[in-house]
Amino acid sequence: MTVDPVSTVFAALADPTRRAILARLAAGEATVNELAAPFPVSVQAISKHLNVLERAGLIVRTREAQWRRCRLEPAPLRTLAEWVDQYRRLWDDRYDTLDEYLDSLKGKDDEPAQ
Amino acid sequence: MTVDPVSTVFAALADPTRRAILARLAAGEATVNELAAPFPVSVQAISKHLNVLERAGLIVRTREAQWRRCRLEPAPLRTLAEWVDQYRRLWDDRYDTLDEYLDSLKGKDDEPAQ
DNA sequence: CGGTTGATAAACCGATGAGTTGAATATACG
DNA sequence: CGTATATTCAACTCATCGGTTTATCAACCG
Repeated sequence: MTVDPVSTVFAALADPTRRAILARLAAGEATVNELAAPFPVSVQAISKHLNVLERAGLIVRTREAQWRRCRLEPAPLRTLAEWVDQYRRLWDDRYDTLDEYLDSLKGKDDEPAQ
Repeated sequence: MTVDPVSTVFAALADPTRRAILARLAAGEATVNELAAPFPVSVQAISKHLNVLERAGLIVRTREAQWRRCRLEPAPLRTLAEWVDQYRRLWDDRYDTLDEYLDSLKGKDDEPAQ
């Protein structure tokens, strides 16, 4: 029942196997078998990971004969970068004026949950 | 058994209540009761969330009489920003040369998991 | 001292997550 | 057609998660 997109993306990235899959896809498209090869788990497990990544919008899959080619979709990562940037002032002295702080928060707030 | 720090931080951020807590702490320190007030769940549940955030290194807690003051610790968020930045070239035309691409990947790779 | 307040611990519950094995589906190939 | 290959579906297991309730610990206050 966790439907909010930000949570879905964070959850998808909370698994090292899935992050490694993304790292692989950053170098170019690949099929399920190709993606599964480096890992010590079954192809089915990788298929499930791909479902998670797809539901998070982080990849798209296209049919091609009996293969499913996977491509990385960077949009959610950009959204994430913006989310993290809300907090940039807290460690980065580039944000040292109130104006910049307020700009950085514009419309990027989290609701009080649920 | 998920011990790698990146996974721990992503998992901690995958919950909207915890992100809202961080958003609140970005505005300044707070006690557990103060943090719990806006939420429709028990103080104990919030206490658990704070444990998760603390284990992820996203907050630190200090004793102060019978209160536990919580403070946001932005270091893991900076790490996260760097992680996401690996992929910036994929959506951001600022990265349009091979040199910049290679720079952006320097030493930030994910291992093939486990 | 006893009571109140702030916070955590412990035990439990239902749901979800990551993995397995085994079967099914779909497409190409001889 | 029949078989091999690529992928997914289904059912199951085990662990973890987010929440609850009840109980405990710690510090202040009258």
